[in-house]
Amino acid sequence: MVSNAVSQEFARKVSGEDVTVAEWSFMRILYDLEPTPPSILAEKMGMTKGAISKLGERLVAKGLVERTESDADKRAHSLSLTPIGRAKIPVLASLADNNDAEFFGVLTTEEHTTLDRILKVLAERRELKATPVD
Amino acid sequence: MVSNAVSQEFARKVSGEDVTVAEWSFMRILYDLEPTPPSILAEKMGMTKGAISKLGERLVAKGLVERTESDADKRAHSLSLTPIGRAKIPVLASLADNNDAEFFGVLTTEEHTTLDRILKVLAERRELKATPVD
DNA sequence: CGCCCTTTGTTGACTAGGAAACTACTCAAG
DNA sequence: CTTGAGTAGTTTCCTAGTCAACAAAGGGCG
Repeated sequence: MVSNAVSQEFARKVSGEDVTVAEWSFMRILYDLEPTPPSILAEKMGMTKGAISKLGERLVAKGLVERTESDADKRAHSLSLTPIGRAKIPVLASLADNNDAEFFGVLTTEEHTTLDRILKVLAERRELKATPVD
Repeated sequence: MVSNAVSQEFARKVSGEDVTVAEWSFMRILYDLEPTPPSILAEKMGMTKGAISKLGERLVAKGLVERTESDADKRAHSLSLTPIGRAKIPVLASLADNNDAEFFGVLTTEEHTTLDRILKVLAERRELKATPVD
């Protein structure tokens, strides 16, 4: 319930910037790891390569991401943010931060810290890796 | 990440019973609140009435849910579990319990309790109501 | 009563993602 | 070299949602 609510509220907020949560997640990964091939994105986002293929295409169409063919391997390419895409990162990041702040603001500092710690422990012990998409 | 992982793992488990997470959620609500009109289901599940209409139809087709037309209001009807549907509840519930136990088993009892408490506080203070569907 | 506004549920067009078949390419072994 | 196994992405078909238009029924009010 909590996770869905946070995510839905965030989706509502970013839709004002004409971006979906999956698109944000995609761009956020590129921001740290640019340029990167679709296969890595798929792994990091816990999505299939088919989905990434389409998602990437949508972002290229929006002019937020660009595609560079690989010289060494003619099957492959890599993806990076365009200047426009890159410029959107801080805006979207602040929406994400506000969303979290608003959502978890009803907790005391101590509760907030504890929640954070336990979830991190869980993720670590279960070796979770995928960035959420919805 | 944690929420997605729990949910995906549960989806995998219930798919062995030919049931989706949304269907389980639907049936679980009916189990407590039977018979009930689609509108209430939609609200409780945080889904649109359109989605509930289709989801209900699938469950009726599977013979897990049955539909009773209302006498008083000829637009309305209500939904309940069939005996077969009802019989599936304990099976699915134990899958859900096992899933949780397995997932949160890496936590100490104290961590588990604390996590539970904080999430409940969050849900309560934010007045969340929708049962998660994915 | 008759009219209009609201409410219940259904439907159709659309979207996003998964699964698996497919294309094009790479690379190592013979 | 050639060939065959494996790999990178794409595409097609399918499922399960949303959204908005809709039909049918209810209900208040003149």
